[in-house]
Amino acid sequence: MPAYTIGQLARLSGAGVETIRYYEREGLIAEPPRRASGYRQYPDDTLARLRFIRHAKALGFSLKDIKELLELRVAPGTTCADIRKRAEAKIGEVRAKLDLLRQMERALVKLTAACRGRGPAGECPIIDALDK
Amino acid sequence: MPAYTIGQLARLSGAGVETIRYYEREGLIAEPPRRASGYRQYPDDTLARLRFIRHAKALGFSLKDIKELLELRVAPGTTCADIRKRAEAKIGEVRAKLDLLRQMERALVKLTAACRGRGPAGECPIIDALDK
DNA sequence: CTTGACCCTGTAGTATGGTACAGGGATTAG
DNA sequence: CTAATCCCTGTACCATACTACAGGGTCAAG
Repeated sequence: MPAYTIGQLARLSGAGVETIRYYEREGLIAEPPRRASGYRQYPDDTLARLRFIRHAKALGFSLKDIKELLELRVAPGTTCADIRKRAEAKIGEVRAKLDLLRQMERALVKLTAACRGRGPAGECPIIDALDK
Repeated sequence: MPAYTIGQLARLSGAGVETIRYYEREGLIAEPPRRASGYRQYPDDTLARLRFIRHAKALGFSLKDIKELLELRVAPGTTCADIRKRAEAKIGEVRAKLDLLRQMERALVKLTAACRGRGPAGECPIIDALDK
């Protein structure tokens, strides 16, 4: 099980060193053990967590949202019903985003199809498919 | 064809009055015609545009991204190839987001399933399914 | 014809999510 | 053993996307 310095973790995850320390301050990643010198020593699963944060951010989740997602786990101290309730709420959010993205995809595909047809087609802003 | 004041548009779209003026300054919505008094008079399609902006923001697009999306249209003055290229790039972005969201959905569903099973299951952070 | 809700411009302040030093100690390649 | 490169804390600054006035004009109900 490899352990990383903050710099190695930064290179592997694509985040900056300062960003990783920022996430620690914000409670998104646990405070890692330190060497005698004070250097942080990260267990390798921190890498997966950093990648998860990057992905979730790209999907429009705030760091606060992401913290909530990361805290969703089946732990002995929490009631199962509570976790299920929160997970189901998150699934609802995710599915709403999926719906919107699928509408956007359809609109964009329609746009390229109109373009490929090379007809005049006039204006075709993609909002047509997303005005709800 | 109804026309709205900025306040009506704000109530209907869920955006604030100041936000709408901000979007105008940033070029996300066109400068509307004015009454003699200087009041903005919005055509009703501005409502669809504001809703599109809200949706796109929820999906992790920046205002800059959204401006690019809104400028994608089949217009006589632009080359078809150029529009297709930009639309296809946006489709790529959208599909990448769709993939990530589907992975996240699967992980969350798995989490609730483990929960429903009511077994001990130990820790089950959703990052397990998203470490890529 | 006034009073309260609305709108105008302009500027300044806020929250989020970083990013960049400064000043100083630790590590490692040669 | 020393120079380059890393890491530490702490503070300050930055971009994005709003949000909140201030100071003043407009509109519409009673």
